[in-house]
Amino acid sequence: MYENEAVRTVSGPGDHEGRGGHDGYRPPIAEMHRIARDRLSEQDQRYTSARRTIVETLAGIDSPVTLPELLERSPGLAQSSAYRNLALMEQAGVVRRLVHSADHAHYELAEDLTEHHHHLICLSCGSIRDITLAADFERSLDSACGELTAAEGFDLAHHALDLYGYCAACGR
Amino acid sequence: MYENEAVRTVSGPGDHEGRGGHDGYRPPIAEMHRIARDRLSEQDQRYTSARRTIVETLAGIDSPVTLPELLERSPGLAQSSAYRNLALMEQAGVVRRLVHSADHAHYELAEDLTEHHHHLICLSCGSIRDITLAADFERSLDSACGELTAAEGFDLAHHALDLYGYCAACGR
DNA sequence: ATGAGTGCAAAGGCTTTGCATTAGG
DNA sequence: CCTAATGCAAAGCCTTTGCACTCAT
Repeated sequence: MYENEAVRTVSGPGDHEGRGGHDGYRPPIAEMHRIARDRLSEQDQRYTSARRTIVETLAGIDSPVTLPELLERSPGLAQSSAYRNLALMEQAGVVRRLVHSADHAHYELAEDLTEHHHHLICLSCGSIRDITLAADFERSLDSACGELTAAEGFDLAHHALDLYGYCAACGR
Repeated sequence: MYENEAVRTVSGPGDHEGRGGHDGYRPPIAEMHRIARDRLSEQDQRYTSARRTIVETLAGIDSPVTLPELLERSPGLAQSSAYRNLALMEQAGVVRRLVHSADHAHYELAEDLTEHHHHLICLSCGSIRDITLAADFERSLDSACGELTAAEGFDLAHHALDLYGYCAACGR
């Protein structure tokens, strides 16, 4: 259907944008497309061009984006298709939707297409940036959460650590 | 700013409701009202009966509530007044609003009227419950966040740790 | 050909706002 | 009395949905 496997092996550990944020590795884009296609096909969904466009756009940015931002960067993508496909891909485990305020939600690729991370959320402009914890601290966080929830009869799926404050651009 | 140090001993470990959740202490309700009034008056806002009702209701529950739930438990409170006063009290630092899904937001008393805590969020029914981390772990979490954000030029205000999974009622 | 996917426009649903009325100082 | 607060209803805004068209299989 589309054979870009061979093509973009280029984008290694370095960032697409260089705007900082991720310290870790992202799989090459071709790998992301492959995973996305697989997850969708598990749910008997096709990997259409609109869906590929969305994955492409999300992969090209290292921060979660709002729908208007997504549309801006995805020429030819209709709003309703974006919403529909984002919902569908969220259910398929390709996309994650973040809701932190009453206005626009933010969308990013699912963690296992990128890497487990947390978020810096600016109280002034609402922008969100990814951040990664030291692996050992992440481990102890994880086990602390596990113990705590087990004791409460809560079946823990995952955690999210959000850091609120003022981004460099907003000063303080 | 306000000297509740001495008071705090009153409402022992026992809860107002007994519905579990909080392990820590909550100031007595009168103290909460006093703090709420002070914070509002700092912003030249009155502590009206609608506002007192809201604080009263939030103090009587140990989990964040949605607006419909708040209205149910607050006889005579109009929807628009609730929204208006919640927004106003949020700005005054009396109330915190939690947005975790596209439907209803959740509201709770600000942390310094209760206690620093985190949230168990059910992926099935959307309910939210409070949970408290061990003090020493909380401290190391705090310092880890501080170091990380400082390095990023981010001015950290506070953190939120959300644990997603399935609550006891929803089984799994 | 046949069903999924798309795009436009309209509808939904939570939240906010306008405006007349009421309460508080 | 005069300003702030309230309540009802209408408007806003993000998101979802209906429906006809297109595209891929």
